[in-house]
Amino acid sequence: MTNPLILKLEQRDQLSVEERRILEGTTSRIKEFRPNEDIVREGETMEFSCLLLEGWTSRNKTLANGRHAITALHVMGDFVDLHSLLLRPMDQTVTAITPCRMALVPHESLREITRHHPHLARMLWLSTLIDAAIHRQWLFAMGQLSSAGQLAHLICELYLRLQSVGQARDLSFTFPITQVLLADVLGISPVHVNRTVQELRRENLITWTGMLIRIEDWDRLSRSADFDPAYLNLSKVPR
Amino acid sequence: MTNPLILKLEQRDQLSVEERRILEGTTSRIKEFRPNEDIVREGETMEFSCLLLEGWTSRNKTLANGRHAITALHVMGDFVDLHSLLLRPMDQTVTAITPCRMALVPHESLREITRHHPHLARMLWLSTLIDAAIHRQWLFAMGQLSSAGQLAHLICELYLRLQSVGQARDLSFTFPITQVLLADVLGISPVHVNRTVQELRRENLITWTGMLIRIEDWDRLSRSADFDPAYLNLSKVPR
DNA sequence: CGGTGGATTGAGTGGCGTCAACCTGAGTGG
DNA sequence: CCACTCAGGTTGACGCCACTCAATCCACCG
Repeated sequence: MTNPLILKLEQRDQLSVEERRILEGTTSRIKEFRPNEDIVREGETMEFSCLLLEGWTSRNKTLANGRHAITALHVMGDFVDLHSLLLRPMDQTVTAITPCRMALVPHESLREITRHHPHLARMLWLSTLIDAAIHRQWLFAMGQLSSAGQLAHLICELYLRLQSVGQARDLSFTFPITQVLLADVLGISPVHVNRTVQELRRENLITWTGMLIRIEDWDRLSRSADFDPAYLNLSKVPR
Repeated sequence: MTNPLILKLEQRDQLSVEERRILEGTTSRIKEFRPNEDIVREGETMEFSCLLLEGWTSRNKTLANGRHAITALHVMGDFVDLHSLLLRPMDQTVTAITPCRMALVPHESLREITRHHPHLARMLWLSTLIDAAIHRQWLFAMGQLSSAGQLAHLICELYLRLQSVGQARDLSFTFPITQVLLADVLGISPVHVNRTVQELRRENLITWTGMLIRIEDWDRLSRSADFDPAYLNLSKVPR
């Protein structure tokens, strides 16, 4: 089974045999995490970065008053704290949502890549730039869309991200997130999440039973969220 | 007068003489923009990136229904679309708020830097990572803070960012943003922006007359916003 | 001196928050 | 095999924050 980071990057640009070999080589140290376990904590200074091989994680921040914010969701193939290579200390906590398998990649290996493999280094940079583009899109959605639009936007995005690493097809995917967590993602109350989900169901845009989400009408769903996948940079061009 | 990008990067790590020379060399082509003029538009593919030498810009996105979102504010020293080196096409539009002076840096020069100057390349990467950290912080603020907290957070952040490039001191700075634009930043209505500003004034946290904002009580202001400057990475460490 | 952009204020409304109860299915232990 | 627990989802009642619509005020400027 091929490394999901390679899968993810090769969606965006061709990797050479050597580049693939280097990436494989850096992902030898593996660690497992249980649901709800912190992978890295705000304030820590890291000596390695964590590549998510399997499972879902959230990037989150807890307030003094106990409220939580989730500022990112990560899936297979995401380098959940690649930025800790240059940013110190960690600005936010990363927590396992499901059981997770992570590769711990030493910063020294990454620094080696920036020294000797400029194209591969640009691809790693790219991966953090896509994260940033997703953040911007969430900011747009949070500020300007209705809660239903915001949820629709999230569902469209996650479907494409999962599809690009072979984790979704036929307009449906496994979504292991409770409505309480979703509230922290969308910045609304858990009760209102429930009503928002029902709104999308009532409009026959999605079905969501157990952990399975199925998009019933991609066109109307994406239109309702002003969703344009361009920001995900899912095309293979020289970078 | 020294290049504000050098100023900004040297807050975070030492640059060598050669690195400074290279940066100076890439910023020779200058272009001016008038207020409200688009600098780069969503959907365009760039051959150069724009370094903001003077003025303020917004990164923004307009919806089908005419609503606007502002996902970032940029000031002197910010590379407003450095990510266009690797992301194609531009995901959002960048617009001048005040008169702006920009250096247009060819992507080929930047790619050269990634090939032959790994440390400088990491510093450019760092600058996009700080942008991303700011996005995450805005997401947190937008989702979990009251509108007053959110505004307080923005004011704290901008003060430190401006101070780090010599554009603010003594807890006050020039803020050339109308309440209507601020509404697009905060994701609330212009009327509510006004009431939120008055709330901060009533609490004697800030004064804001004309384009001048003065922070009257940094401690209470930052506490009211759960503001922790760590995410701005304003300390000089090897990167 | 009227026009214009921006700030301010008031009135009425609705989306979303809180609180609280209730339902369901899965897991556990007697 | 059933009572119990618990997490997660669902629903209703009620209130407030923030929205919209509108009018007014002010400073600046051609």
